[in-house]
Amino acid sequence: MKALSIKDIAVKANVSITTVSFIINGKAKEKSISEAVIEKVEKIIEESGYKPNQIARSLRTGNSNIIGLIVEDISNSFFAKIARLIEDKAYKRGYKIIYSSTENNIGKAQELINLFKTRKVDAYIISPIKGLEEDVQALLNEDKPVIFFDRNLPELKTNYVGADHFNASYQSVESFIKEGRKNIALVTTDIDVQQITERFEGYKKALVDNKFDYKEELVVKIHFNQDEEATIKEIKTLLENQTLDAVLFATNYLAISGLKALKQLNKKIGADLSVIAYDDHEAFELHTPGISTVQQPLEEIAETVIKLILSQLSSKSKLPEEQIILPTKLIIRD
Amino acid sequence: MKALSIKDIAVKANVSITTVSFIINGKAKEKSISEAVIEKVEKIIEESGYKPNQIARSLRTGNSNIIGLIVEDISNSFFAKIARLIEDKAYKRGYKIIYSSTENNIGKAQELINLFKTRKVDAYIISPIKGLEEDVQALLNEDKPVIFFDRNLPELKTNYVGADHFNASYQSVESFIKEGRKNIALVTTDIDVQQITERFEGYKKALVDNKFDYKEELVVKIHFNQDEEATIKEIKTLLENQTLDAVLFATNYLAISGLKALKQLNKKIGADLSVIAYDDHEAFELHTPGISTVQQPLEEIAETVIKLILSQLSSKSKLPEEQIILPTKLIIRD
DNA sequence: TTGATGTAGTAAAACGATTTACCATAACCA
DNA sequence: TGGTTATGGTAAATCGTTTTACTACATCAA
Repeated sequence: MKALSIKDIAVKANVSITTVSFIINGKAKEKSISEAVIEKVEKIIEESGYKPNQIARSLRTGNSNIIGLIVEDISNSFFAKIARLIEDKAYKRGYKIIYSSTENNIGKAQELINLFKTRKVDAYIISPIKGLEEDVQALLNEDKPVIFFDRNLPELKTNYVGADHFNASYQSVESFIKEGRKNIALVTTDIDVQQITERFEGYKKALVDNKFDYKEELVVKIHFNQDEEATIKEIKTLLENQTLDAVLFATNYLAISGLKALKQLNKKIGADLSVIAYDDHEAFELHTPGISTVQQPLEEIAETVIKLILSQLSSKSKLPEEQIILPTKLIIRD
Repeated sequence: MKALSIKDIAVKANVSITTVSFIINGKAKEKSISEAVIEKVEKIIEESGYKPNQIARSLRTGNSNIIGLIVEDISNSFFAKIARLIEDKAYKRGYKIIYSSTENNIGKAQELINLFKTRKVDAYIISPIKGLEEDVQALLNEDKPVIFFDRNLPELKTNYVGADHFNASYQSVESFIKEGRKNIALVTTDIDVQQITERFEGYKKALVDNKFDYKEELVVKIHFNQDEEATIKEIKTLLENQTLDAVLFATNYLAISGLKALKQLNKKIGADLSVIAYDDHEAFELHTPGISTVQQPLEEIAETVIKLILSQLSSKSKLPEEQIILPTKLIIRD
């Protein structure tokens, strides 16, 4: 039971392959195919359940109607949700998404780009990591649409959509200060990506602007790929040794580890300790007390990414690079 | 800057396309190409960074080295984690995964299968829904490897890997009974899939075996696609009107809604109320008190799925259908 | 009558690989 | 000597589309 080909349809309809192709691609009118033939062919296609072979189509046209999405870790709820939203929106416009996780590993990221390249994806949506500059530049040189989200590689001239990470942590710190907190800690990671540094800068700037000292011992940088045990341990050390009364977590998984650490120490959030997490997570809403979070506008990010990609795909001419920074929202819970 | 083709390499090396192809595919020895030529060609390939066009390759060979993964919702942590594991394992064996969500919508699921078909994926991993029988049968008729996971469509002769849902809820109920609970409720969904019915049957059987009455008013079936608000409301009604002292939730997202309902009602889990959730979630571990859960063996499921798929892909001959049921683990927290 | 224009459609090249069938030449044996 | 086998390689068909360039006929205006 081999699949039907366009040739089978042509034979059945007693017309040429060309004619069938024109009809399939909606060019029948413009190529002046008669109404009678169009109907006949369409009927045969309908009845036989013929579907064009996309591989052959891709080979000939050079594009695949597939958009490649490269994220850090698809099982992280932030990326999973964005991926789902992007998938939905792309799907409605006739594009498929194929996605993959880099695990913050440059080698894997490079391999993925190569893989997507050999699959001729039409465009790339990437949450990039340092070290990927050359590979991305190569894509740009081939005039492939590339769009970064969540993180940016500022030295590259490309589109970027992300949240205002700087202001997000700036506001978080100010919110702590308004509450009367004096010793505000930051738990962040050591991956060297723009979004993380911006969160760090916002933290520092807010402290300084409010005449607080920036104290190095209140900042913990967790090594990215270490296992959760170790992370919890480090956070416990921070929590035990300091007189701190507020903690800002720079990612949702760090906040989750932090909450576990608090639980193990039997420390409660409340009168003498405030917490804000970055990126929402079901666990934060359910926690008692509720955990305040910085929420990124997932829906808008996804929508903007897709819009930019599609406008680039449709207009052959190169569009100006846009850096779109969307505001975050601080959700205070208790 | 167009990408290089095999022809470019052939010209550069001053040999035929055939020769280059043999070398790329490791058939040089067997086709008696001299060592000198092999080295020369390999060097040129290396230096030029040539990568074969997978689309052309797929068109010719009829397979794509891509496995299609169809799940209910990729942003659900259960599926996201499984997807990530499967992706990893497949990747190591030279296969790519492309995945997509059905949203429990038959139309969308059918479209996805069609889409994957026209993309010539080599195999399908599906968490199926009722109504997909015909489409899957069509795949089987074309001798495409298909493997179900999490859920099954028992009338189809295909491979299935899943957890022992019946025993999982049976044990959960027994655990409640041992605790001394008398009125055990079940919150489940109205989607008609085997895994959900099994969980329901296990619940009933455990009650009956322990000489409890099965009471219909203690079971709530939540409509699948309704928004969370409505779900929470229904669960609140259950919690308020009944004398119940234990609740088993049949999925993780129902449990999360349930916890939110409890929070809104200001009811605490403890002396007069026990809860068990299906499928783990970070929120359950962090919750105070910790929420007991039924854990599915994600790693084993992923590994088994990939193993079955690969053995089917490598042996041309049809393998016997296997139904692999893996045990779950009840994690008691407090 | 002629040249232009429109209508209806087709043949064949091209996309970039794999694979089958084949061609030389040399070597070897009986 | 002639037949077989091994060595080293290539030409061309093929996969299923899209697209360009063409044919053949009819109609119409000048």
